[in-house]
Amino acid sequence: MSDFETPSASGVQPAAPAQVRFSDFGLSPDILRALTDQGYEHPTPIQAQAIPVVLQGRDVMGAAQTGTGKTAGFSLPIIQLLLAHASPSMSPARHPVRALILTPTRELAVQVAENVAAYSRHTPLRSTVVYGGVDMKPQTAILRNGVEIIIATPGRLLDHIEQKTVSLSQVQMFVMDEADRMLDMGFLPDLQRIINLLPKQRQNLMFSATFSAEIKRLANSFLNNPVTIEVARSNATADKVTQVVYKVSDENKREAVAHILRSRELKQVIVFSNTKIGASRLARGLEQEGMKASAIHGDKTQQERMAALESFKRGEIDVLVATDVAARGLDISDLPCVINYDLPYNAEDYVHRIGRTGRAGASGDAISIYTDKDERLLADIEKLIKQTIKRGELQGFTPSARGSEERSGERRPPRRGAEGERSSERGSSERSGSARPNGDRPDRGDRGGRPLPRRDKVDPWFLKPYEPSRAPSTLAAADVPAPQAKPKQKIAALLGGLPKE
DNA sequence: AAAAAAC
Repeated sequence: MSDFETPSASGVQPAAPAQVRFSDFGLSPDILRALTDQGYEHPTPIQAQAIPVVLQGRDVMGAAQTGTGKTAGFSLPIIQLLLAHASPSMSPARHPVRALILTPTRELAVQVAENVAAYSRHTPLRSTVVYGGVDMKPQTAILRNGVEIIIATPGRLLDHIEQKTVSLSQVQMFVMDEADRMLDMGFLPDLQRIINLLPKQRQNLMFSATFSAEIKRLANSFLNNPVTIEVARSNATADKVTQVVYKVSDENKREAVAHILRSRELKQVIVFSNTKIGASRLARGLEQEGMKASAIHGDKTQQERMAALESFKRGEIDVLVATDVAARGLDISDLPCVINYDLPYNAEDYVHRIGRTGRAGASGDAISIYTDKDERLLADIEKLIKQTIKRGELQGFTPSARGSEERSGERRPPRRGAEGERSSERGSSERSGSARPNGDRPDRGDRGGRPLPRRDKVDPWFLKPYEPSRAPSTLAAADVPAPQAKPKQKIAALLGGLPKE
């Protein structure tokens, strides 16, 4: 089924009984004109469901991936509601922030902002995007003039709040995009601080591609009697995407990818790597092979990230080597192929990655290489998508059944013996920092058979039952974020700041 | 285990 809004020649429209039109929703002529500008006439399924519900003022929990037209699904009715209802009379600002949209990555924020600007271009509403990694001053200048709609990543928004360049006290509509990504460790405290600064009287929309128990609890914690909207289960993408996996030996991974890229004469490809270093190295290696490649990941400057993305979109670069910063949300049209240089650790990320291809009703290829060590990851992925992925033969790269050790003489690992002196012994405690502030790391040489430290799951605020006896925090009332606190105290402060109802 | 996000 076609679930995309672009008038794509390759996507055959199913003979729907009565084709809904954007003009059926009672949207302002100024909005409809913007849609006509873009060539949009018919809403996608999620738009057809979401627009009327949001217009009614209901909270929404939406299950949808990007590429389903989700962004228009919430921005069109938001623009309509902001136009229809005058700004609160008590507001001191001429253009108070009345709608806030949060996204997990900077690039996604930019993309959503571009859409909102396009849909509202014939209206008097102002919007802007705010994210980290770039100079604050230009953002501050725009905020001072006033905007009704802000699209932001959480950290920089809080930064602006601290600088008092923005106030959330007049926000009437709040959107959490890609909420499952937002739930990742580190986003939670920022998220809760922001929510605590919003007026209690507001409309909430939350979108997520996947629905874990945690997501549902988050939804329960701040959505008010939400309408659930569900469109196109995630594995529906598999219909249009041809998937194949190639088994290769560890030391051949880069050559295998280069081989795939050359042999298939692919126009443009995103190659996913699990690590930032791996992405950079692979991009450099492919460049040395004469390909036009760039890497995009979180250790690059924001300028480099934007430059890589833009030159890829413009076609100046053929291969974009990315970490999962690019796995979600990015709408790069007509991408015919995605390659996994590493299988993702989370099976769900596989679905997001291959969702970058097969867009707009077109077909796509998802090619993955994997090694012996990845068998478990592959099994997890196949379990999630409920299908077996075709095993392909990659001429000259597929390791033989008796092992590939014969070919690499000097780099052969030491034989396993009684000493057990394997390199994997060390290093496991080096990176234990983030989740445990200063917890139980075994720093003595003698571990004495003690098991490796378990990374205890930190209890996120929304998993705790609400405690009405707790004294109300001044945080919720004042439009000022909590002062920087030690991690432990921060969680406690957040709990104290939970809304009363 | 890794990645993202504020300075």
